[in-house]
Amino acid sequence: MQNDFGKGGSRSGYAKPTQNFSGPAAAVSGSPSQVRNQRHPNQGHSNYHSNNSPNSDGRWAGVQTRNFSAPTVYSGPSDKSQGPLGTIKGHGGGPQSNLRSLKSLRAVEQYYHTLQQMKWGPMTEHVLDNLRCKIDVFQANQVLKLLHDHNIALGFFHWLKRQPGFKHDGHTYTTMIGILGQAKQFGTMRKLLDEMSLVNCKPTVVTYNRIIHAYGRANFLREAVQVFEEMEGAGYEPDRVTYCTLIDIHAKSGYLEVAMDLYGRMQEVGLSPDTFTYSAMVNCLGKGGQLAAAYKLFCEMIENGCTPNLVTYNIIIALQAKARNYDNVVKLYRDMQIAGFRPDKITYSIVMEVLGHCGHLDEAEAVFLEMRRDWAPDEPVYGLLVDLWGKAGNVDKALGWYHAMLQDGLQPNVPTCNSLLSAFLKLNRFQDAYSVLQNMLAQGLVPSLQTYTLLLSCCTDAHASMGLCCQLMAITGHPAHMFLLYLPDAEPGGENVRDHARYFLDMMHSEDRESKRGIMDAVIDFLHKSGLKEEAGFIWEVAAQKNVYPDSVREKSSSYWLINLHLMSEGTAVTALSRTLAWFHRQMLLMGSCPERIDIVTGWGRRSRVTGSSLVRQSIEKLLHLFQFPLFAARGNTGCFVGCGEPLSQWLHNPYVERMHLL
DNA sequence: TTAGGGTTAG
Repeated sequence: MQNDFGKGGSRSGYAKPTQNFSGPAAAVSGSPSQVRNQRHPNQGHSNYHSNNSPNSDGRWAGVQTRNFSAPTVYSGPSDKSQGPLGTIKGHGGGPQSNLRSLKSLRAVEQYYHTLQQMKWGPMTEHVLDNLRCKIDVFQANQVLKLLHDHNIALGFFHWLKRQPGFKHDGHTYTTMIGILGQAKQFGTMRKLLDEMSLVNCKPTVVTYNRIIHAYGRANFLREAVQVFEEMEGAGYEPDRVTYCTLIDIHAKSGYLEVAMDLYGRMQEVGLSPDTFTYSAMVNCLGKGGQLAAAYKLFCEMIENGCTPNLVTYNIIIALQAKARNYDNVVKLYRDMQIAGFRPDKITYSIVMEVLGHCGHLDEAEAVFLEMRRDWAPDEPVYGLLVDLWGKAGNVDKALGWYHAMLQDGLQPNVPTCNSLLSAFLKLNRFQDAYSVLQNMLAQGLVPSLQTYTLLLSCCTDAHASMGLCCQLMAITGHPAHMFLLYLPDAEPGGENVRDHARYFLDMMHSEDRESKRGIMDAVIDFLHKSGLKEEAGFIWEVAAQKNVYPDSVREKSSSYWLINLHLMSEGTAVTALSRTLAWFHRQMLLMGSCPERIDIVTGWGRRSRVTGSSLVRQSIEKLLHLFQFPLFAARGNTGCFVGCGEPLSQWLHNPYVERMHLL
C-alpha cells in the first residue's frame, strides 16, 4: 500500500520541495501598536508599597473596603518587578537579626548571580573559589532553590561538598533531588537518594514526595507508586502532600477512579483534605468531565471551613467557562474578589478566552489592557491573543500580537508559534507556514508534538495540498514523522502495526494525555481517510490499551455501556466505534455475555462549529444505517445513538461486525 | 535555629 508519505520506498513527494519557499512571513498589518506603546505603570519602579501588598495567603490588605470592580485604584506590584530573591523570607525579630538576615541575603545574592551568569565549568569553580563571603548550608539551599538549570545546580552541589567545613543536610539534598526530578534526570536523582543514607542524612517524607511528583509528572506512574510503596515500607507515614500528589498524577493520566480511591484512603487514615487537595480534586473531576461533582466539591470545601485560594477560584472559573456556564463564571469571579483575591494573569486569560470564543475579540483586547495595569504580560497571555485571532481567521491581527510580544522583549515559545502556524495553515498560506516553521528552527525552538499534530490534521483536511503539508511535516524532524514514514503494511492479525504503534507511544511517554490523544486522533483520522483502514484500526486498539482514550468506552452500570466519540475526529470516531463493537462481538462469542444497552455519544464532534452539523454524527449515523444497527429511538439527544435488548444482541452476532471499519 | 514538597492558563 502506498500513501502520500511515499511509504514503500518512494519518498520523492516530500524530499524535494515542489514549491520554492522563500522570504519571511507576510508583513505586519493591523499591529496593535497602541497596546504595545502603553508602558506598564510599575515597570522600572521599585516594589515597596506600604499598602496593597499581598498577605501571606495571597489576599490583599484592606480588601473589604476597596472597590474591586474599579481596578484603577490598584497600584500593586507587577510580578516582573519582583526580583528572584523577593521570595526569600526574612528572619524576623529585631534590628540585630535584620542585619544578620541582610548579610545572609547578600551572600545568597552573590552566589546566585555568579552561577546565573555562566554555564558550569572549571571557570565557574574558580569564580566561586574566589568569592569572599562563604555560605552555610541554609544559604546554600536558598541558592539552590533559585537555580533552574540542573547542570549548574548539580555542579554547585558537588562544589559545595568539597568546601572545608561544609556538609549538606536533608534540605539541600531534597532540593537537589527536586531539581533533578523536574529535569527528568531520574538516574542521578536515585543516586543522590542512595547517597543520602550513606552520608547519614536520612530522606524525609518531603524527599519522597518530590521523587513521587517527579515520576508522576513525567507520566511514570508505576515508578511513582513504587516509590510510594518503598517509602511506606521504610516506615514513613505518607502525608497530605503525598496523597495530593498521587491523586493529581493519577487523575492527569486518566485514572480518575484511582484518584478518587486515593482521596478516600487519605481520609480513612485521618488526613482531612486541605485547600491544595480540594483544588486538585476539583480540577480532576472537572477535567474528567464530572463538572457537577467538581462544583459540589468546591461548595463542600467551603462548607467544611476550608478557604479557597486564588488557584481554586481560577480552576473552578475555568471549568465553568469551558462548560459555557457564563452566569456562574460571573458569579464566581465576583465571589473571588469579595473573598479578597485580585485576578491574576491566569484569571484574566480565562476571561479573555471566554470573550474570544464568543467572538468578542475586541473586548478580549480591552481585558488585556486592563490586565496590563496590574501585571506585566507574559508569553502565554500574548500567545492567547495570537491564538484567538488566528482561530477567528484574522491572521494579520494574530501576527500583530506576535510582534507586539517580541517588542515587549519576550522570546516566542513553541505554543505561540504553533498558534501562528495554525492560523496560516487554516488559510492555506503554506509559504507563510513554512516561514514560521523555519523561524522556529532558526531560534532553536523544537517543534512539539502539537506542531506535528496540527500539520498532520491540515494534511488530512487539505487533500490538494498534501504534498506541501508533507514537506512541512518532514521539516519538523519530529519522531512522529518517522513513525508514519515507516509504518508497515499490516500483516494478518496486525501485530507488526501494533508493535510499531506501541514503540511510538512509549517514545511519547512523557507527553501529556491531551497531546497524545491529539496526535493519535490525527494519525488514525489520516490513515482512515487515506485508505489505510486496517492500520488505523490496529493503532486505535493500541491507543485504547495505552489509556489514551480513558473515557471513550465505559460501563455506566451493569451491562449498560457508553461509547463516547465526542472528542474524536471523523475517521477516528468511525474506527473507534467499529473496533469497540467488534470487541463486544468477540466478547460475546468468547464469554456469551452481551451488553443490555449501548449508548453511542457523538456530541456534535470536535470539528463542528455549528450545532447539529457535525461530520462525526453524520458519519456515525451513516455507518450504523449501512450495517442496520438496531437503533432505539432515544428522546432528546440527537447526538446520541442507542441500541438495546434482544435486537442489539442479535445484531452483535453478525460476523460483519468484525469488519465494519474497513468500509 | 532559620528552611523544604503538592493545585490553575497556551
